[in-house]
Parts: sequence; C-alpha cells; structure tokens
Amino acid sequence: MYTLFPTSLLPCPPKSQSAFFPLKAKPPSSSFNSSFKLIYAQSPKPKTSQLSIISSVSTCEQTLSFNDWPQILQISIGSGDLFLGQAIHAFLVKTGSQNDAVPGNNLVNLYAKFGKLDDAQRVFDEMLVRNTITWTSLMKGYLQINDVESVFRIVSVMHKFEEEFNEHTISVILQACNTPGDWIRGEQMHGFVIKGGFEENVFVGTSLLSMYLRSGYLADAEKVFNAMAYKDVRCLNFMISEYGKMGHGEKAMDVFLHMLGSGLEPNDYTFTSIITACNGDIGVEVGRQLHGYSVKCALVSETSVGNAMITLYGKHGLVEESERVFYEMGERNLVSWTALLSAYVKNSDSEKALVRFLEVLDHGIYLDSSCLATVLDGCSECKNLELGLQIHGFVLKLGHLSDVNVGTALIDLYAKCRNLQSARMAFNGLSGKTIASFNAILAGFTEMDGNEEDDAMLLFSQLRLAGAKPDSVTFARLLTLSAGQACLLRGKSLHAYTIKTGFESDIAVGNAVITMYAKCGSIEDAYQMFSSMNDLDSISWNAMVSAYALHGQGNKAILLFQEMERQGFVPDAITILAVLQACNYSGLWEDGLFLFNEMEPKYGVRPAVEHFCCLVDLLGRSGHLSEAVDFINKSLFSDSPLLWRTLVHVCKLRGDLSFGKTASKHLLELAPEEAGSYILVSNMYAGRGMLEEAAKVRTVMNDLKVGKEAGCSWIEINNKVHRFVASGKDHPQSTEIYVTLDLLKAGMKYTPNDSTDLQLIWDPVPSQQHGRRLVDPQVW
DNA sequence: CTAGGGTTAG
Repeated sequence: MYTLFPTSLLPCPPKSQSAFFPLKAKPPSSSFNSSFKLIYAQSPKPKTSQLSIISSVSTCEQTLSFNDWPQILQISIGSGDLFLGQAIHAFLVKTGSQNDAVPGNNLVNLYAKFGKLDDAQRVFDEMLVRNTITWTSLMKGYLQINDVESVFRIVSVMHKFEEEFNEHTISVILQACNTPGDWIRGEQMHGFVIKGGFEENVFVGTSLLSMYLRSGYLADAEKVFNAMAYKDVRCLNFMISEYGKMGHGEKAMDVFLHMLGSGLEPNDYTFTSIITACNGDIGVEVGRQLHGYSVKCALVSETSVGNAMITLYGKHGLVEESERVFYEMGERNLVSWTALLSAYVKNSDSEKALVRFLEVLDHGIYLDSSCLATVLDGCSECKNLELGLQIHGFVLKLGHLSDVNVGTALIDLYAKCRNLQSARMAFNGLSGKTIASFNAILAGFTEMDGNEEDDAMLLFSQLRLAGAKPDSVTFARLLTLSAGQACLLRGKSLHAYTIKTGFESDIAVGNAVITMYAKCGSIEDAYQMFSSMNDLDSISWNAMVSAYALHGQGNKAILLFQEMERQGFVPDAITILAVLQACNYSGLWEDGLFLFNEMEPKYGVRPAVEHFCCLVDLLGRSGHLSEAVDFINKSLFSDSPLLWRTLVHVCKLRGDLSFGKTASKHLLELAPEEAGSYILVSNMYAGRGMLEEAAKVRTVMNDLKVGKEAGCSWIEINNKVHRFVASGKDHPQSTEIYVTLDLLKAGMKYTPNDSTDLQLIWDPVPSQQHGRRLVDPQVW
C-alpha cells in the first residue's frame, strides 16, 4: 500500500548544498580492510579522514556484502560521524537502491538524526515508495529541530493520503503537542490514541504523560498513568522525576517503591530523580538511605547521582557531606562544581564558594549560565559587588545575559548591594521575567528602606496584569515594604490577598504579616495572626516578641520568650535583642540585665554590638550612667561610635551633662564625619539651656562641612500618609501641629527612675548564674 | 533490515 506523495505539498527548502557525497572517481588504492566495521564499533567517536572513507567506499562494491550497510549506518549515527553515513549513501546510489523503501527510510533517518532536514527531505521526495516508517522518520527529524508546524503539515498530508499511523507515529506526534498552551492538538491526539487502541502501549503512554504534565494537567497525566497496563523503567523514571519537580516527594517515592516491588531494576536516572525528589516533602534522612541503596546497586559512581547527592546534602545544611560526595565521586563535571558552590552559598559560606570558583576557572571549564548564576548568588549573599561586577563581565563576554536565571541573579546582586539603579537596568533589560526576577527587584526596594513602595506596588500591578502569579516571597517582601512605610491599609489589603490566594498559611508570609501589623500599630492584629498560625518557626516567635517590644509591652515579651523556650524553640541573637529592647522600653532593667548576663552561658549567643547598645541604653535610662560608661570601656566595642551615641542620647534624655560631656567627646572623636553625632550633642546642650555650647558644636559641624540627612517620620490617617521632617514646615497644618506640640510639652514631666541597688555583674568572663525566672508569670 | 517514549544532576 505505498503511496507516492506529491512533493509540492511539503516544505521544500532551498537546495543550495548537496548532501550527496562527491563521488569523484578515485581508484581503489588498496583492498577493503575487513576490520573497518570493528574499528567503528569499538570507538565511540572515531576520527575518520575523508580520504579513508572515499577509499573505503570505492571498494565497498567489491568487498562489502550488500547486507552490511544498515549496520554501518547505525555506527555512523551512534558515533556522530556523518561522513560515514554519506559514504553509505554514495554506496546506495551506486547500487541503484537509494530510492527503494528500506534504504530510503534509512537515509531519511540518517539525515534526520543529524538535523540535516534539507537532505532528509530531498531523499524523501525522491523515493519511489514510502511507508509509515518513512513518514515517521521525517517527522521525527522536523521535531528534533523544533519545527513543529512541519510535523503537523506532514500529519495532515499523511492523513489525506490514508497512510497508516502506528504507535511509533503517534508517539512522535504527541511529542510535537508538547508546546505549552497548545493542548488542543494533544487532546485530539489522545482521542485518536483511544480510538486506535494505542492506550496501553508504553511508548504512547509515556508521550501522553509528558504531554499532559508539560501542559500542567497533573490529574489527566495521572489518569493516563494509571490506565497503562505495563510500565517500564523509563516510564516510571519520568513520573518520579516529574513528581519530584512538582515537590510531590511522597508520590515520587510511591512510584519508586512500585518500581522495586514489580521487580524492575532502578538505573542512574531513577536514583538521580528520586534523590532530587527528597528535596520536596521527604527529607534528607530518606535521601541518606537512597544514597546507601545506590551504593548497593553500583550506581553511586554515576556523575548525575553524585551531583544529586551534593545538592541534597547542601540544601539540608550538610555541607561536609556535600564535600565528601564531591571528593569521592569518580567523574566530576561543571554541574558537580556548581552544586558544590551552591551548597556553600546556601549555607552562608559564600566566601568559600567564591574562592573555590577560582579552581573552576583554573580547570579551564567553559562556564555555562547556571554556574554563573550560582556564583552571582554567592556575590550577592556576601555583598561582594567588586567580584560581582567581574562576573557580570564574564556573563557579557560569554553571551549569557539573556538567560533568565543569570538576569535574575544580577538584579539580586545589585539590589542586595543597594545599587538600585543598576538593579533596575538589569530588570528592565531582562526579557521573559519570572516571579523570581520581580522578587529580586523587590529585595532592592526593601533594602533601600526609602520611598520605593509606590514603585513596588506599580510593578506588582504590572506583573498581575501580565498574568504572572505572585508567590510567597513576593507577598513577604511586599508586606515588609508596607511595614517599613507603616502603611496599614496597604498591609491589610496585602494580607487579604494572601488569604485569597492561600499564601497566608506560608510561615514566611505569616511572619511578615505579624511584623506588618506590629509596625503599623496594631499589636492585636499581630497577635491574632501569630496565634492563628498552624506552623511556627523561631522567626515567628522573634517577630511576635519584637512586636511586644515595639509596643512597650515588656512583660508580655518576656512571657512569650519563656513560652518559646518551653516549646523547644532555640532563641537566637535576634530573640535576645528583642527581649532586651522590650525590657528597656518597659523599664524592666533588672530583667534585661539578668538576660544579658546569661545570654552567652545559657543560650550560647555571643553579645553583638546591638546587644551592648541596648544595655547601655537600659543602664542609662535606669540612672546608672557611671556603670554604663564602665560597661562601654570594658566591652569589646569601646571604640564603636554606636555605644557612645547611645550614651549621649540617654544623657540628653536625663539631662545629665557631666556624663554627657565625656560621652560626647568620645562620640565626636570616633565619628567626626557623621552629622547626626553633632546634632545629637548640640541638642543635648540645647536641652539644658546651654545655647552657646549648642551653637559651638553646630559651628564645628558646619566648618567641617558635614552633610546632614533629614530625619523623617510619618503617620497614616484616613488612608493618607502624612510625612514629617525634623523642624519641617511643609505640612499644610504645621502651625496647628507646633501649637499642639508645645501644649503637650508643657504638660509633660520627666521622672527618672533612679534605682541605687543595681548590681552590674556583667563581666567579659561569662557568669555562672542560671535558672532564675525573668518575671513572675502572674504579671501578665 | 529501517522509525517510537523518559535526557535525569546545578
């Protein structure tokens, strides 16, 4: 049933170059070497000179038996040696069989495999008889060069000529239906599959699975999967891999166990996919067992399995395990290196990643976009803009700028390094932005803590209009921005949006909601969020303790801190700082001091400069200025302007000039370039009526030409944000505001809490005191 | 005789 097909219906590319081997007669110089085939069979990529092929071909007629050519064509395809195939083509032309069905099919297949569709098409056109195999081979060729439209043109012509479609043909066509968004053709083909009774064929089934999964129809894919009578290793591997990519580790595991249960042998693909799937909801312990099992199956030395292990351990904070796999694996490639660098970056050891990146360069490996994106991530994680700029140069030189991961990493780098202008340029220049690119530029806005919120919301609406879906990171960052701007209305509407989209249950989003409400003034809503969350992490606790601190509810902060410990969450430096601040703002200086004394011995948290600042403030506010000075001098941070500034501030509050003068001297010596220091000192004198001293400090400041950045505060009333600059008169109601302010000032009375029974037990040598309760729980 | 599914790892 062969049909001759009119070539005019098929796309016929310009025949500029002939693929036919130039058969310039070259006399046989020697007899055909009978080991010819053997050489090819043994060496995967032999280097063959044109000359030896010509001489071989010329002797084919005499020495090569006619039936040997299909095997040599296989060798040609397998070894990537097109010359050899072309030689066989020449041989077939000479024997006059090139237009017959079987030789022709082989030649169409040959050229299709090498992506030479001009040549494949030409052989096809000149064939005298064609069958299903001819058509299928040609379609496969067009598919491989991503010419999907040609595939479907062939399908319709094939149909018109009532050529037979078999399971081979169907699976090729199904692959052509993989274009995202083009599921209609796929559904039609599925109907054809059922009608033609191809449903149970494992090849067709796998192609169908792939088609549905790539279009995002998991339920349909699962229906097909369950309907398949026989599933082989490749089909199961595919399903494991796809479940893993979707984060459905448990389902991937079910398929894996099904594979073992049905007696099929897992291969390297299987292990690579199932180990990767552990990154979802399974966890590293199962991953470890799989690692062991891969040893048993003798697949642990496979590069891709090792790479998957490096990544798995890296993602779970086990960098040393990643390193061990890296050193023990047989063969490493760029992916192995990138996985290792990524493990360092993810575990906050980007410096190491950047150092080891030099080793990659030393190896002379050609860098790809994934490796560059990882290194850029490393640069932004440790804010190494200098190296980042050099990598940006690499990116340009190697032509990877259009890669979306590289582009996003560049946005992130510039955003984290507070170079918002470059971040914007990278963002605007990136085509095919993803939600990650958007999140990266948002990080820049939050990093700048300036007035970028309107820009962020504008971008957000653009993104939604473009049909992109915000993720949990987007919401967390937008909420953080609203919190920074104390924009309650916007924060609330974002909160509503997270409820609607289901992201409210995400811990990071919930934590951002807590902080947003706290910073926008609603401690009740913050607590409402905190108490309604199903999953809490230590950041949630930190957020809520900080919220109480911010609202001056010291006792609640301390009780929450104790509850946090009771529930087994480990307090970190941020928790301790929040509780210290809470104690400070609420005048619970004894509790604060007690906590400070035991933070290192009991919680293993070494006090950082922020903790010292907080304690200086606490000591000063409670009237222990002399102890505060001692404390600073004994600390590691005695040359930090931060501590002295805090002390000046507290002296100003208390109107204590004797300590104030000492503190001011230190501050202005340590930070002569900061305008804020002069203003603070000047205000301290002015506060005590010493206007001459105040003016003197200002004169020094002006003489030194120290610039001053205006401080700014704002409040939201009736959905309108009112901004105030210190001593500013821009607000339309500023006259009334100042009058009211004076009235308030007149009514205020400062009552310092001068306790005398203070015991400063802090000492650089950790104290041994443990076990005291911070406050009586009944206070709450 | 010849044609078909999964290209896994960062």
